[in-house]
Amino acid sequence: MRSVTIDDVAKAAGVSIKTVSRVVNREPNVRAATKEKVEAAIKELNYRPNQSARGLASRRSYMIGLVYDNPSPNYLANLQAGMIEACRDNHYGLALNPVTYHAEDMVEQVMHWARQAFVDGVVLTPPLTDSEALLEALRAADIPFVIMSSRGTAGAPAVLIDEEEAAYQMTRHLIDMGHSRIGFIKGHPDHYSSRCRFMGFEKAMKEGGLEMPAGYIGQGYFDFASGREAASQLLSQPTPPTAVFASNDDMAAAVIYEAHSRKIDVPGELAVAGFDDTPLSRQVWPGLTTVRQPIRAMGRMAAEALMDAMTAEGRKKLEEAGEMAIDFELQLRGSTVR
Amino acid sequence: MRSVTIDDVAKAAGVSIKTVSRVVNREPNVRAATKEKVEAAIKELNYRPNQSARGLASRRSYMIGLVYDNPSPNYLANLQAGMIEACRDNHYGLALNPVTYHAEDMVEQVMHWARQAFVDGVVLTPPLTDSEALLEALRAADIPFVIMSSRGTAGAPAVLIDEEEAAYQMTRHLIDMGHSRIGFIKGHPDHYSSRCRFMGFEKAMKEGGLEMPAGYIGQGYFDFASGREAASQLLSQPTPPTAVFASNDDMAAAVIYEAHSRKIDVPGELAVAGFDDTPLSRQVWPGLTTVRQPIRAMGRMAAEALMDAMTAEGRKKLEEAGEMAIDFELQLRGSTVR
DNA sequence: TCGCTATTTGACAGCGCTGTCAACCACCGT
DNA sequence: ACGGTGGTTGACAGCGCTGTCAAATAGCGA
Repeated sequence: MRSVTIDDVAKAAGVSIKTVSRVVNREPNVRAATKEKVEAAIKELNYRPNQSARGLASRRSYMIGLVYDNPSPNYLANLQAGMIEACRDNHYGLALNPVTYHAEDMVEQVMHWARQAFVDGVVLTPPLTDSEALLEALRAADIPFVIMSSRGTAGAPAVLIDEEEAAYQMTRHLIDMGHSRIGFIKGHPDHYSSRCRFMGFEKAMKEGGLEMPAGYIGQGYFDFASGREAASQLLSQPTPPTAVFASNDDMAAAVIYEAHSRKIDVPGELAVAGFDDTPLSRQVWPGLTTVRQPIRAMGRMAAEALMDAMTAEGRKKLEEAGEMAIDFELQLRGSTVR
Repeated sequence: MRSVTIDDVAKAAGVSIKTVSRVVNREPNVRAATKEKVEAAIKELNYRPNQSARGLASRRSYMIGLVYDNPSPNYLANLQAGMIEACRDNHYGLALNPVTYHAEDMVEQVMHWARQAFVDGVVLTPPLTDSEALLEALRAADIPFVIMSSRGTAGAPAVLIDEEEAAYQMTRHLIDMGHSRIGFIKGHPDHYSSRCRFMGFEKAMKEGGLEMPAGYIGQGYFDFASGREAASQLLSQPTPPTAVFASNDDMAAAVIYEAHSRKIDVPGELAVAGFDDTPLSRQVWPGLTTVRQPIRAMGRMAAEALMDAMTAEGRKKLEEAGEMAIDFELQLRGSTVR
């Protein structure tokens, strides 16, 4: 019942434990044939290195951390899934740290956790990505990090999609569908994303020579309830918009909800567009036109970037890395297209 | 720049490292005076035990694990949140292990992960809770576990709500609303929950002397797509039901979706009920009548039960513990009540 | 063929901590 | 005063792995 150790693998492969260690850690200077032998033995025995032992010997924890503040369950689940995929490939573990962005001692909390969990790197989600104090503390503690955000903070490697461009394209889509009275529901002001998405909207509207009356611009907070309020405001205008672009799917679903309850036909009388392509966008009727963000792939990329940064050159590369952009995709569904 | 070790503390306190270890781990049989000296030194030097070293030497990780197979993001997020709350209180970490229930080597995978991550205990979510092989392997490996499930497996401590009773009450609610042609959409057959929910439905229907024609019973898999198919089947009956009780919210939302697309008024012509009280149930129109499960509290309870089991008596208590039931609550919304 | 360098491999000493076990001590009853 | 008893302390051997450095081997030109 004893678990498989590096010695077992070494014996099985007919090499020294050090060579096994090299293969596991992807160190250079291992002959291809040797590497294959070792990998076969690892697979055969289903060997998994003991993290505690690795951590002790190498003074690393082989853990990366994910710090977040109350994201949508869907975002969290996908991000985690992507990160775990990457972690598995690299024999790393994932440590979670939910925090409160607005807490007085948020930075302290995170740093304390990072020290105790000994994480080798950290992924930050919005809006934590916008806390300059936190980024500074991580830099000071020499803990590599990647932010999941459009924030163009210098020196902060970021995995992102071009949110402004996506919002621009979505707005273009609405304009192309013949709409000229287009409303917009902004996202949470703590999130830089909200600004990006609004800027993309603005750009397309200006380019199309369309007006953006104040009554057509609602303030939301990325949740359903605030979306309903904003939608209610927009739809109560003397001349209501014929299309509403909400900064995320929850709020867009809220627009549809409001429309239903007012017997307004979607998309006949009101087209609705969202952002994120959450499952919800497929579960409301009609299906929601939205922007697909490959969150899972982004999580994977962020985790990989961190783990690559464990070597000296990798570390340098991460520091120099700017934005790592992934493609988004417009998903056109029944809420804008009959 | 070297960090403070147990040796430093021992030297400062004028005792052996073993005594420091005793104090840190709250072991008995340390004289009060000695303990104070050591504690003073710990504070003075700001000593924090190295988790890797502790883990390696003690073959414990101060981590509990969560094993799951593709649950709904909402379930996962809430369960995690509850478990993390409990972990924080006890200076434990949470390790995640997504697996594939149907994978040939699922049990092996979990066991290797458990050994590698050294988790001190494991929480299992459905349908993994129903794998007798997995439970047996965990018992054999002497790893304490708690299942999140109605499964009445002897010897498996479970955190749960009385799902059969909940389904019974929900069906009663539909009957009380005057419905007699009530359809049901079953959940994924891999999940024991599905059976419980159906049994509750059946009980209420029999008690009310109502018929359950085969055409009114659809098979779903807990996801939206399968819910649509089942809904489509039910609504295509020559005499369709006037109410549908779906085994979870995603499928209930699918029923509403189908109703909308067929211009069937909800709840006027068709009442719909779900199960779980996910955010989705509040985000479709009309709001979904459903059963609220306090997942977060359940996660917290499961994690606490595991960490309590780290002591000898606690372990015994866990082994003897049967079901730990938490109250559910019917949430009546617009999909059944005008 | 030999000698040289570059690549590949292995022996071994810890990393910081806990478990084991033996030594030590104080205090009891006789 | 003595041995017995149980609480208290410390010496030491690993836990499974990586870093260091030396040894072995391969590759190549002359």
